[in-house]
Amino acid sequence: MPGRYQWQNRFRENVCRWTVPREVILALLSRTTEHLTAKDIYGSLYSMYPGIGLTTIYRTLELLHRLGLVHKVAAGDGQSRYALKREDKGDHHHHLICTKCGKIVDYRDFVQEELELVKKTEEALAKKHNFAITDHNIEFLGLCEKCR
Amino acid sequence: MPGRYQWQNRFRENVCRWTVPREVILALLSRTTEHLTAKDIYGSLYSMYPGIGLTTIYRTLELLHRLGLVHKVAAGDGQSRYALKREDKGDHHHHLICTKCGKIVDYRDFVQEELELVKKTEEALAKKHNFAITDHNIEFLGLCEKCR
DNA sequence: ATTATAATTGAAAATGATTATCAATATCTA
DNA sequence: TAGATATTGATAATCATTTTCAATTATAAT
Repeated sequence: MPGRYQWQNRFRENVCRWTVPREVILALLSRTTEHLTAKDIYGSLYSMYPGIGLTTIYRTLELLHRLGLVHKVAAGDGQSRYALKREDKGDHHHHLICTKCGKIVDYRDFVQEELELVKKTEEALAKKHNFAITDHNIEFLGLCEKCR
Repeated sequence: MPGRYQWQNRFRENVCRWTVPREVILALLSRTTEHLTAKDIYGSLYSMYPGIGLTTIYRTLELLHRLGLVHKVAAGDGQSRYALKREDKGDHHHHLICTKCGKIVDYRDFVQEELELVKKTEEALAKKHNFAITDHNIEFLGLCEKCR
C-alpha cells in the first residue's frame, strides 16, 4: 500500500491516531483516481467493513482534508467529492465536472500553462484585494460522455 | 430599474409569468455586486416584503439560473450564492472565495488572458474527453481581508 | 502483558440547505 | 370579466452533514 508510512507519520505529527477506519479509507482512495463522495466510500467499504459508520467517513474525510492529504471538490450538486492528493509526482490537475451526474474527470493538458497564469494572477490579486490565497480551482462544467 | 423589460421578455419567451416576487428578487440582485445566498435575499427583502417565502426565493433563484440570468456559485460551505449576470457589457469575471466566511470577491484583472487560455483548453478537452462543455470556473481560495 | 488515558468510533439525534406537496392566490389571455 | 393555469407560501419531507454521548480502540507507560 503506497504511502502508508508517510500517512502514519503525518498522523502522528498531528496528534492523530492511526486507526483501522482511517487506514481503510486511505487505502480505498489510493486505489482509484475517481473523486468519491462520502456515500460512495461508505458503500464501497460496506462489504468488507460493515461496521464503519457513515459519520466516521465524514469525520475522516474532513481530517484528511485538514491534513492536506485529499482534494475536496464541491461539484455543485450539494455533495462533496474527495480524491487522494498525489503531489509526490508533482501531479497537479484540474477538473471537468458533469452538471448532470456530478462525475469529475481530471485533466493535465495545459496544466503547466494554467499554473503559469495562476501564479501571475495570484500574486497580483493577493495584493490588490488584500486576500491571503491558499488554493485555486480551474474547472469546466458540462455533460460527460455518458450524459450528453 | 435596469433590464426590466429584457427580463420580462425573457420570462415570456420561456412561458414564465412576470410576478412581484420575481421582480423584487431581480431588482435586489441588480442593486448589488455581492453574491448572495437565498437566506441573504430573504432577509434583505423581509422588511419590505415579509410575505415572500423562503421557498419562493429558492425556486426563483433556480429559475433565474435556468434562464441564464444569474451566476450560481457553490463557495464550498454547503450554500449556493447568486449574482446577476451582467454580460450586457461583456462583463466576465472570476472569483476570490473566502474559505472562512464564504464571501465571494469578483475580479477582472487577467480575465482576458484567462479567457484566451480557457478557449484553447476548452476545445482540446471537449474533443479529448468527449465532454460537452457549457461553462467554466476559475477561482482562488483563501482568506479575505476581514478573516485573515 | 497490563493498565490507564485519551482519542476515536458508531448510532441516534439534530441541524441546515433545499425540495415536494397542495390549497390558495395571482397573472394573463380571450 | 371570466377562466385557465402558473405561481405562491406554509408545511412537511429529503438529504448531506454535524453533534452528542456512551462504548471502544490505540498507544504510551510500566
